[in-house]
Amino acid sequence: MFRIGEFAQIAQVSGRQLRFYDQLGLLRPGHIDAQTGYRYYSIRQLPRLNSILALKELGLSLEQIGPLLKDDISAADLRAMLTLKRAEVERSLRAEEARLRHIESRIAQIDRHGGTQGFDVIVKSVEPTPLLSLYCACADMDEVVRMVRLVAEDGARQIRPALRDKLIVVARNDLDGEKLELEIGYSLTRPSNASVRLSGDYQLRASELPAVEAMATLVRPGTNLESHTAFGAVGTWIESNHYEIAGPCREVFLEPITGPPGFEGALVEIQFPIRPAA
Amino acid sequence: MFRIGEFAQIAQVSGRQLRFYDQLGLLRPGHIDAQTGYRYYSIRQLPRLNSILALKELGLSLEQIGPLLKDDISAADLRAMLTLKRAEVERSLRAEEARLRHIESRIAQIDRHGGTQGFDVIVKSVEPTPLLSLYCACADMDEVVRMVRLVAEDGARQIRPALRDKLIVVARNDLDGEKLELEIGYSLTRPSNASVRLSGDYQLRASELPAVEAMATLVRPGTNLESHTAFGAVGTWIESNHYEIAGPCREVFLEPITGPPGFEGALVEIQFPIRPAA
DNA sequence: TGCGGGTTTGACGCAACGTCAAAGTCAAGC
DNA sequence: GCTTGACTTTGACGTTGCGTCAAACCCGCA
Repeated sequence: MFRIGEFAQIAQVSGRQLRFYDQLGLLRPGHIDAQTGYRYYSIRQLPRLNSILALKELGLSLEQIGPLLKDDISAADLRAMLTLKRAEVERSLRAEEARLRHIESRIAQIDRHGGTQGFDVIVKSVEPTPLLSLYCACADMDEVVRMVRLVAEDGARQIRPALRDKLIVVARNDLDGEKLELEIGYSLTRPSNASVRLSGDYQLRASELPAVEAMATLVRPGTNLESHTAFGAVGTWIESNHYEIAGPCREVFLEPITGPPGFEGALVEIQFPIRPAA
Repeated sequence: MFRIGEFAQIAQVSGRQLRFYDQLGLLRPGHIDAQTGYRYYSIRQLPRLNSILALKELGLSLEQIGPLLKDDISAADLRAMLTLKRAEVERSLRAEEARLRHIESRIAQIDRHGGTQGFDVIVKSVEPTPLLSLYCACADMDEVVRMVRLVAEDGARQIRPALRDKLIVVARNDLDGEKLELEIGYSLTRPSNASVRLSGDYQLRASELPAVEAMATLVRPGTNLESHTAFGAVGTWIESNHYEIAGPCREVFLEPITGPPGFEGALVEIQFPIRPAA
């Protein structure tokens, strides 16, 4: 029989660990001195301790290990546990790989761009959203700006504040098309069939933006100058993290557009639906 | 300004999380009502929150993220942090891969062998050990058993109990040689130059077993019958976990050999020095 | 009979929140 | 104006597997 320190040294664990396992009932000392409370371990208990350590190395929790130590029918149980664990480890393995890619792309971005631009891409999901919108094909950016402003202002006037939510622009074409095909409108706080007539014979119609499970999103200040850079940032992020674009891009105006044209204060969230690249 | 719940919903985090970040000083609400203590967040704070979340996804701790959020010179700092993190993630990635292999080999072992044999291989390190030993080449297992018993009994008689530690057998040849070249002796609790004369003109000489950083070890009951199985278990474990054997194998008798020949009560630890396979 | 090193119980700490509980607040409907 | 239900506040405890410390006790050796 060894005292706790000797046994700990033999098994290369800490005394605290042995006391903890005793407390959990995983490994009771072979004998405890009734007078002093000293724990005494027999070398015969080493295999059991080794079983615990081996299972722990496989990633099982102490709570899971307990039942497996019984001599009973634990073979099938153990197999089941391990199969579960395998799936879990595979998942976390992939997560770690993704993290590594994220880190590397971030480092590369710093090296390329000199410093961090404050472009923080994060992945989120979005719910289906009722929408009052206008479809239009614009020839150039000036026209886009005019149309957005028209929808923004007339919509703000004509849709009740309680119903109206945020201004959203959806890019309906691939980004490299000749014309810019856009859907411009307001998201609503609840479904509605109202339609809104704007000045200049345009009209907002009700529809619904579908839910998206994974969106790469980026919040940028709304000055048009940085628009390109921001889009580029999301693009390279998506690429270097092994995703691909899975649907039309959205721009969500997080604040109502209030200032004069060219106003710098706007805050826009760019959203790209993504999925893991094939 | 949004109340905590709305802001949480927008950013897809929990209210608890926002409160926690407030408490840490990572993200203070834009305004706190002095009367009620209600936190109010501006949409302008979303980019900062996104920065936090993005860095958190890279695996940084909240404590590490704090200083990086200052607008100062954090570009180089961030790069340094990320480089550190990358190394760490690479390490943990390899660890996870190893764990996955361990699990799979364990499952395979169960499937092959019907059930768990209680063979739990664990990796440990050993210190350099002073040794009083005898080198001998044996023709067959019978001779091995005789020699081991001779050393065990004469050693037990002639080496002071305070100095004598455990009986150890080191396999000096590759396991497939014709003769079995062994070193048989007692480990000592402290270095000594004593030499011990045994019956039959044999003699134990002082030497030292070198330290080994990584040993694959397995404790088995000392019956010779299971010896083969145990060795096989360690072998396949080493192989399927992408290690290779890096030195002579040792057998450590954890208990003094007391019983008659063939005594079943002994407890032996098999030790194989290992290194990651090239 | 010291004394130095081991041992006991008990408690707190960690990381990043989740999950209550009790009490106070807000906004909407009547 | 009042009620009600949804929301928010602070505070506390739980999670996992021990590390670390403190105060008191114990062992074996000289």
